[in-house]
Amino acid sequence: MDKKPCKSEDLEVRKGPWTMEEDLILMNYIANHGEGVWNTLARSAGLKRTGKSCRLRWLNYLRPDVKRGNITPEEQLLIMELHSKWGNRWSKIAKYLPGRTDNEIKNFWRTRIQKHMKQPTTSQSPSSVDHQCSTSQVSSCCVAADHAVDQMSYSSPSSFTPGTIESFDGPFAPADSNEGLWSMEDLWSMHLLNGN
DNA sequence: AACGGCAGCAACCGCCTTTCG
DNA sequence: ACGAAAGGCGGTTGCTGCCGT
Repeated sequence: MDKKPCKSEDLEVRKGPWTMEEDLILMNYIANHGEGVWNTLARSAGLKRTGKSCRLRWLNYLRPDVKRGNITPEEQLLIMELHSKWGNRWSKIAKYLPGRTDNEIKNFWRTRIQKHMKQPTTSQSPSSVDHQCSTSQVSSCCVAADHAVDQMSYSSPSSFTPGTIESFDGPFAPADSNEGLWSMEDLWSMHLLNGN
């Protein structure tokens, strides 16, 4: 790897929200060179970001296969089922939801499901809801989801078909649509125009 | 129309694990 | 076998937009 000493200006590290320009630089660099050592990548690309920050941005937002918004009821059910099995192993859970990131699932769990669990309709204490409540809430659906999960454990995650699970009319409304954002398609087309 | 509170999301932080010299 | 560096992961925080008053 590149072991050049850092110049003083390289020590300056940007934090906070990513700009469109930074996104384009990162996408362009990865498109040309692939994902390498993230710290080296960040330096080589000329980004004043840490390798971790670049990796996170790429995995959670810039990757072309990232699906955004609209977590479907099937996905919600699967998340609940997998969480009841594994707890907060978000990255593990994310492997069974193609296009979803651990961060997105984690946020979804905290904002939608955990919030719902805290409502007084459940007699269980908040401290114990994490695993037990989720299991009991979806227990009627768990068998179907269980089969889906078990099947996926032996085949590729992408082989999962939502139809495996019965229709779900639980209390969780679908997430908001992602309209109004400058989409990844826009970014990618800009990237293609710029870089290739 | 203005203000305050709330919800959702993006990003950072710190710890743990893995890899490499 | 050991130490350092990098990667991976889960937890937490801060910002932004939306909704109700």
